[in-house]
Amino acid sequence: MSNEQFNALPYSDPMVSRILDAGEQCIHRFGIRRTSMSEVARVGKLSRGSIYKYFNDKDALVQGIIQRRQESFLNRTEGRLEKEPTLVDKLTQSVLSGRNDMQEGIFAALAEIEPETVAMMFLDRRFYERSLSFWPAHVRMAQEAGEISAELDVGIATDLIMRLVVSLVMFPRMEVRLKTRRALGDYLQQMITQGLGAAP
Amino acid sequence: MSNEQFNALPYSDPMVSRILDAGEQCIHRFGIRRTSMSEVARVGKLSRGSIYKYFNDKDALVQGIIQRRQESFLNRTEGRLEKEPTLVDKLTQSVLSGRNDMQEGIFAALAEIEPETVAMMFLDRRFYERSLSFWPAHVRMAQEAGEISAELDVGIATDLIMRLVVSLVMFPRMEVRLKTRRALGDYLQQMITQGLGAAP
DNA sequence: AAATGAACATAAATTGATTATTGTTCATTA
DNA sequence: TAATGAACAATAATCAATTTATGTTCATTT
Repeated sequence: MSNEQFNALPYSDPMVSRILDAGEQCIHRFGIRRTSMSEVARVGKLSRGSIYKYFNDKDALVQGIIQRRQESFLNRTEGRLEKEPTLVDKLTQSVLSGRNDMQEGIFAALAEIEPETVAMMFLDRRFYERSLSFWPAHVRMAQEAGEISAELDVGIATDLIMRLVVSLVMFPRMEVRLKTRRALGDYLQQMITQGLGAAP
Repeated sequence: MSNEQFNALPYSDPMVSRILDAGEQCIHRFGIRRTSMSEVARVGKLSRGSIYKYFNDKDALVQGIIQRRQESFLNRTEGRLEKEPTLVDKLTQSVLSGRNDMQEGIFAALAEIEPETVAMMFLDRRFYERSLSFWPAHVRMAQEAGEISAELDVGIATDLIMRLVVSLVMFPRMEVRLKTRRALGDYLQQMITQGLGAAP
């Protein structure tokens, strides 16, 4: 009842972590539909009542698990991006990381058990809204480094980047194979710096 | 049993058209799950046996209906593109047409009744494979007109175009609103001719 | 204070018997 | 000769009865 909606989940609270851990483990093994709150409580060795103290309903718990996975992904990716010198390198690395995360862990498991659920998730705006704040900082860095146009609106640039990254993660192959880091990097280099326009 | 797989459906055959018409009408009204082959036969005023002569199973019929819709879309769009002078104009028009088709007719109806089915369809490679042959010709025209780089591989250019068009149809709003023809056109102008690179 | 677990009404999933649909065949029809 | 419709076994959808899960409350425990 007395329950704030978490904008960012309080992972510091060990109770929250235990619930999310248990929930993720259950979903990983049985899928969302066949996971009950009682099962989550049993696995997490806590009471069903406690879960409802921290998450308003089952859907909030599921969203929380997905949100934590996404934030974990963004943090891990952010870490890896520090090594990457250019925006294009960052994008390349992000696409590879994204593909990797989709092929293992909870998303891969869900895709096997409940593909429609994963499909719906991919088309859910909230899924992308959580990632949108990730790129503007990198866009500005690239602008300051002279890598991309300094005139271009950051929002517009972020938009293209999100579209490309999402598309390249969702569809590793559209018309051409962009499987290797090299092929992906060359592709992104072209599209980010020149689009389909001529070289200078 | 003796049944060739249609690569392109023989729409000239009036029996095929009648089956597809009836099937589309049923799916439009009741969704895929609640449409039976008997109902299609009743609506099309033909026998159930005939349907199975032309379509191996229910899934083949459904695929046929979707395929015809897509081909109809591509043909209508192809017609409209003749008026458009540049590749960017063509893309803009295609995105608008795509959004329009998704908001009315069978796809909109299905999205209401069976959203997971539509979501699954959007993630199905076959759905895009049917559209991939559409763009190379336009890419070459743009190259000959000097609008985009003549050096660039047609497949690579087609890939970006497909990714952008698909993304812009699926997500009318990612980080920025690209609702009006003007906004969409400016966006595509930038991304196609320069990417995020500086103006020359 | 925070977590617990029992109790509760409501909503959803499960079960098993029943009915409808699918996919196939083939003799009949137009 | 192409379309038909009846017949068929095998699947899959449906329905009502039952079981399980959800979401809430609250007195008790730690």
